[in-house]
Amino acid sequence: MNASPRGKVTREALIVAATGVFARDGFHAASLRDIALAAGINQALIGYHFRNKEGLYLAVFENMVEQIRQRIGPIADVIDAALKAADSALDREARIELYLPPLLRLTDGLLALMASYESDNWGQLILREQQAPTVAFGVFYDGLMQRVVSLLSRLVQRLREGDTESEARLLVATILGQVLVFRAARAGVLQLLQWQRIGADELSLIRTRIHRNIRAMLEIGD
Amino acid sequence: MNASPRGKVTREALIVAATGVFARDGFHAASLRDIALAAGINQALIGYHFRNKEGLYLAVFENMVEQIRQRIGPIADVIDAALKAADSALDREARIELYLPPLLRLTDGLLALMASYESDNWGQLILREQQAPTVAFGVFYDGLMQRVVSLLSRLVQRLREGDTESEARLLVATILGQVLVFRAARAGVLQLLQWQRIGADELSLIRTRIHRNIRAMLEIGD
DNA sequence: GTCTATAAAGTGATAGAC
DNA sequence: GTCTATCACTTTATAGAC
Repeated sequence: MNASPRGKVTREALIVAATGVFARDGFHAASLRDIALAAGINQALIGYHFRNKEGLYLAVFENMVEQIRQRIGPIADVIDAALKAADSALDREARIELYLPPLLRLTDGLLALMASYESDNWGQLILREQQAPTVAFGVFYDGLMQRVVSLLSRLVQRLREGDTESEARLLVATILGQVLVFRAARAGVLQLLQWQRIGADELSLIRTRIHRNIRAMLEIGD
Repeated sequence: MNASPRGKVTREALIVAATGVFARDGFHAASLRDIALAAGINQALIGYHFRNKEGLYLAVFENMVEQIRQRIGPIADVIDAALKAADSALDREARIELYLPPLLRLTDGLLALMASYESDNWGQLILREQQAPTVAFGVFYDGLMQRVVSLLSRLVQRLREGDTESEARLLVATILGQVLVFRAARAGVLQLLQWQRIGADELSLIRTRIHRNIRAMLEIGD
């Protein structure tokens, strides 16, 4: 790490630029020349600060995970609290009232994250890693996704008492799929729905649809 | 059809090898040397048969679309027939009996396609194009996906009379998401469910879950 | 910490012999 | 149709001056 502010500025500029270029081109096609140029930083400094291309790539993921954590952290903390205040004596209606809203809030957060134009880069980076995991996938999954799916699974289990943990987790996978599709198959979805982009209006339609789907999948009436 | 079978063999060997290498490395990172080596074909012949790297890439997509069409074609034809035998006078129960089985058959087919280890390469190629569409995306969407989503949308509309076409299409998107997640987020799903692979047993569990979800989303009881 | 300059290896494409 | 050989260019990484 570099304590001096000069090096820190350089590091951060490189990470920001690299996030965009790696997302756009993928690890291999991305060029360190491009990244250095986009950052306005001399190319040789990449070697100095990150050792090599892979070191820079990992730094991009660590930075991304940290930023996403800051976004969904508050929601996750609320859910943790709700889960800790657990009470198996609750009747079905009370459980729904307690656990469903935070579950929907979490999926809303993920959806907003996936659909937002702002986080385009992150989505691209993560999806590439899902397809062909490198060491960077561990940075993402262990540092972030593990907690999200754990929270979702526990919420689903509370909402569906009969389910085993693996049943609940399978249901979580399909719930996540409904959110994921708007990022992973974005080009196809836009074509299918005849949308130009996923803006606020479109996001609202999607959110409503997903809420209904989740309620239906959890066998909860309106 | 080719008078000289020699060139045809070369073409096909190159397409098979290129499918694997493009899927593994992506368009940019894939090397024509690698492809030629994997095919056991001289590198210069790529230029002769496909003009350049992009020509080979497009040939890979055309070949892929053709093969997938052959797989889902029969199911699609059955659905077309069912839709043509349309009758608005049918009551709800009869519509469910007529339209739900083919819908589930189609999603089952897509799921099997997405989960199969065999079609690993296709999934990778398509997902990459979804994220950063090139002209190859059109080959895939227009040649294949358009028909699938059209069939699904029409089935959903018949099963949910009140829906507008865009409502039905949005529902189709979320249905496809539940299938897609097992390919697009495969690494994460395996981790989440503590599976080593998606084999026949796992596929069966997924299929059951998705059937239940779809029935719930369509507001159809068991 | 930052720069210039360059080494070493890889890339896609193609000319020309057979 | 297929091959060898090679060109023109780009890539990452790094040595060495400041």
